[in-house]
Amino acid sequence: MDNSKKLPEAEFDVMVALWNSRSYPVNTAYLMENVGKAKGWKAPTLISFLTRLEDRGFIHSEKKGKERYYYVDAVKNDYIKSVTVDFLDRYHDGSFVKMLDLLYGNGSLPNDELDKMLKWLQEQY
Amino acid sequence: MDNSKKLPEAEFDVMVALWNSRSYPVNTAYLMENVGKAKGWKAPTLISFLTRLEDRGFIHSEKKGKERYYYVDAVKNDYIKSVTVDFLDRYHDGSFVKMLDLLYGNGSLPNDELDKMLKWLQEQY
DNA sequence: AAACAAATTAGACAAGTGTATAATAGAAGA
DNA sequence: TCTTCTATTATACACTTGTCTAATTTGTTT
Repeated sequence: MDNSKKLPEAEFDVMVALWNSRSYPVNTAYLMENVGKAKGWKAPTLISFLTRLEDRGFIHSEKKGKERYYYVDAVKNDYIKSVTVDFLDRYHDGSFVKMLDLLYGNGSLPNDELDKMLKWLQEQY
Repeated sequence: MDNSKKLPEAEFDVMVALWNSRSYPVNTAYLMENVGKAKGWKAPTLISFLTRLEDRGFIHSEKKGKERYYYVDAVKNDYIKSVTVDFLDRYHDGSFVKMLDLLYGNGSLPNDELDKMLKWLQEQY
């Protein structure tokens, strides 16, 4: 499973819908409801993305009658983490603090986020 | 200037080289030295990216004799910031703490980063 | 002014991504 | 079982991105 490559946006959106499902497997109808509709996709468009996700090894599927059911193989947190590490490296020299400072450096971080962060930090020690 | 769209990786690499230059304008030779060479690009490859960056409004250029010189229009921090906000929204519900936790939630944050972050936070109050 | 060299421009092409139409296969009713 | 739906599959196509070869321009040497 080449879980290491970054997914195209549309495929990622499908993965999110899959990850968000509480029960497996899910069928195309479910995914049309939960992501395709909002995106304005026709069914074959969705299915294209699913096929590609299967080729990449992120999911697998199984046909039951005339419908196809999908199972998730990639772990959400693993994927997000890997994408995040890459992002941090590429855009912020791998430094969280640099990112923080660029984004909120001028005291513009909302107080509640600030508090949460402090709390989080204290828990780390 | 549609500074709002995310650049393709290669074009971003060229922008970085441009942003890192201390004096303007810079010519193609300079950029070959500072980014193209390491990437293994032929000169026309680099120039392609420059042309596209100009089309996007990130830079502009001017021909002097047989050479072309480039000027930066997009502001680095603005761009990085915008890309970062988008990233945070898309992958972490816009929450810094969520990102922090996913990345380093199990006490895996290096102590020096931890210190820096704490220091940063204290400065914010 | 011809020829040479250096740099740019024009144009092309493959791979990847977003998206759909037309064809086909399976289920269900008449 | 024949027709009719409905879902899937097979294809296709336009755009974007990465990359280059061939053609052209312009400055420099004879």
